[in-house]
Amino acid sequence: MKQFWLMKSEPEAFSLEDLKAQGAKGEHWDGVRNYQARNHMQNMQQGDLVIYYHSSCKPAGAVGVAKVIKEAYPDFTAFDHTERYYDAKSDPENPRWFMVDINYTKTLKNMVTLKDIKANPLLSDMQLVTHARLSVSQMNEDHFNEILAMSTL
DNA sequence: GCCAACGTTGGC
DNA sequence: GCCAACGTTGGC
Repeated sequence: MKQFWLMKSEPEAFSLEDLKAQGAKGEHWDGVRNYQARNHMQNMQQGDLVIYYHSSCKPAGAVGVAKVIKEAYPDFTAFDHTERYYDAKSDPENPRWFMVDINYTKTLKNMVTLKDIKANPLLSDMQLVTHARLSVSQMNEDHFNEILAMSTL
């Protein structure tokens, strides 16, 4: 069964345009160091759709759609002490952190801001709203379709 | 840049 | 296993 997700990125670090520039090969989503977010990535399946969300910018909001093209595998940046997200507790024999690959699918016609999302009662139970700090969150198909509908208003 | 929310760590 | 201290996220 297809699942739907929302992934946050700071556009100054890696924007939807940056993902688009990667083309079909997409990008690996390294650096997630939160267990709940990791668990979501481990539950992702190839072909799942992702709302791409720009955070820590004005305004923050959903800007596009991406697709899961490779299921969870160890986040090798955790093993490299020169990396920002190095974690001495993640052992290559028993990795603690995982990542998936996603690629660009589309840009929303209009950004759907966090304000818009919070103002829509149909989206009030989205994990983005109930669990604001989580960088990888779940949503259902109705949430996904509602955001796409809002983006063309 | 501030600060509220909240996840993680470590001492006990 | 509790909880205080600390660090991080992310909206504004």
